[in-house]
Amino acid sequence: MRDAIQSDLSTDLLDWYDRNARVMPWRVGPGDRAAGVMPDPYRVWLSEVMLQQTTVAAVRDYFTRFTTRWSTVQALAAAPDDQVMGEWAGLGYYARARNLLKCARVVADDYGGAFPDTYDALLKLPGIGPYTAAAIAAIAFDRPETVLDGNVERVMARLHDIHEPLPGSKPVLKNKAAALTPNTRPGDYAQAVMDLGATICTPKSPACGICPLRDPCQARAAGTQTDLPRKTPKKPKPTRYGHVYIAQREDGALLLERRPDKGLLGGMLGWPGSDWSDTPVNTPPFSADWQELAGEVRHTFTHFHLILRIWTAPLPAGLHPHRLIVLDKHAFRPSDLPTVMRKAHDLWRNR
DNA sequence: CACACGTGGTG
DNA sequence: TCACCAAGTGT
Repeated sequence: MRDAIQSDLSTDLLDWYDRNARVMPWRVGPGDRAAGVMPDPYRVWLSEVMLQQTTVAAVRDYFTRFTTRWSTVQALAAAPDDQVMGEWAGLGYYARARNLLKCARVVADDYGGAFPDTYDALLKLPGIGPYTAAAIAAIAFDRPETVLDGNVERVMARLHDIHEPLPGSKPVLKNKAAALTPNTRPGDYAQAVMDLGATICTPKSPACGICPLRDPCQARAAGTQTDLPRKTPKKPKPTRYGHVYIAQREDGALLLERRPDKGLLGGMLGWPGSDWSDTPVNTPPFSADWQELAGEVRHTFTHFHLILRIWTAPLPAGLHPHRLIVLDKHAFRPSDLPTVMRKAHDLWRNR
C-alpha cells in the first residue's frame, strides 16, 4: 500500500491533468470519466489516427466533419473510397486514410463493429502501430498500456536527462515511460503525459516554472532541457520539378486523375502531370495548344521540395483521355484535392 | 534499420 | 526564408 502522503510522479501528473485537461471533441474529460463515462472507441481510434504526426489544431475540424458524416465505424466502412479520400484531403499522409477504410471494414466485417480491446489485437489492424494500439487500449478501454509518442519521448528524455539520440534511445525511453504508467486511471494518465508534453514540456521553450514534474526533472537540474531529446541529423531535401496540366471544357468540366494507391498522394484526386524529377518530361494528356501560366507552384513534402509549372488548354467536347476523369463542374470540389494540387488549381483559377 | 510518406505553424 | 516540429506506420 502506498503512503497516502507520499505522491509519486504519475499521481502528480494525474492531479495536474485533473486541473488542466484540455477540452477536445473526441475526449471524455477526467470528471466525466470518474463518473463512469467511457469514450466511444470509434472516436478514439479516428482521433488517434488523425493525430499521427499531426497537430490538434489541424485535426479538430476534420474530426468533426468525419464524425458528422459517418457517426459509426459501420457507416464509415460502408462509405465509398473517393468520399473518404476527399474528406481527408488536406490533412496529409494519405496512407492513413486508405488504412482507415481498410481498418473500418475489418472491424465492421470481422468484429461486428466493436473494436478489439487489447493491445495485441489492435496492433494487427491496418494503420494501427505500437503507439496507436497503446493509446486506444489505454484511452478507450482503460488498460495500463504505455503510450510512447513524440511528447512522451521528450518528457522522458528530460525527466531522466537522457542524452542518447533518437531513434536509438527509444527502447530506453519506453522503459522509463512504462515504469511510470499507473494501474489506476491509465487512460487519463496517457492523455496527461501527452498533454504535458504538448503544453508545458514543449520542444523549444518549456515552461519548467509551472511544470508538475519540475522537482524530479533531471534535465532541469542539469540545465539541459532545451537540448533534449537529441535526434540524429536529417538529410537535406532535394528540389524536384514537374508539370501539371489543367484542361477545362466549355461547360466547365475539368480533366483529373485518380492517383494510384501506392506512393505519394496515393489514392487522391489530382491533375494529370509529368514525373517529378530534375528534368521532368513535358507530356500533356492530349494534343492541343497548351499555354504555360505565369508563376509556379512551390510545395514542400516530407523529403523534397517541389516546383511545378502549370499548363492549360481547352478540353474538346467529347474527348475523354484513357484512365483520366472528366469531372462535371458541379461535381468538382477543390477541397477534395491534396494541398499541392489545390495550389495548382488556385494558380490556374486566378490566371 | 532507414526511408517514404503531407501539411501548417513556429522561431 | 527556412529548418524544425506534431498524439507514427508500413515496407
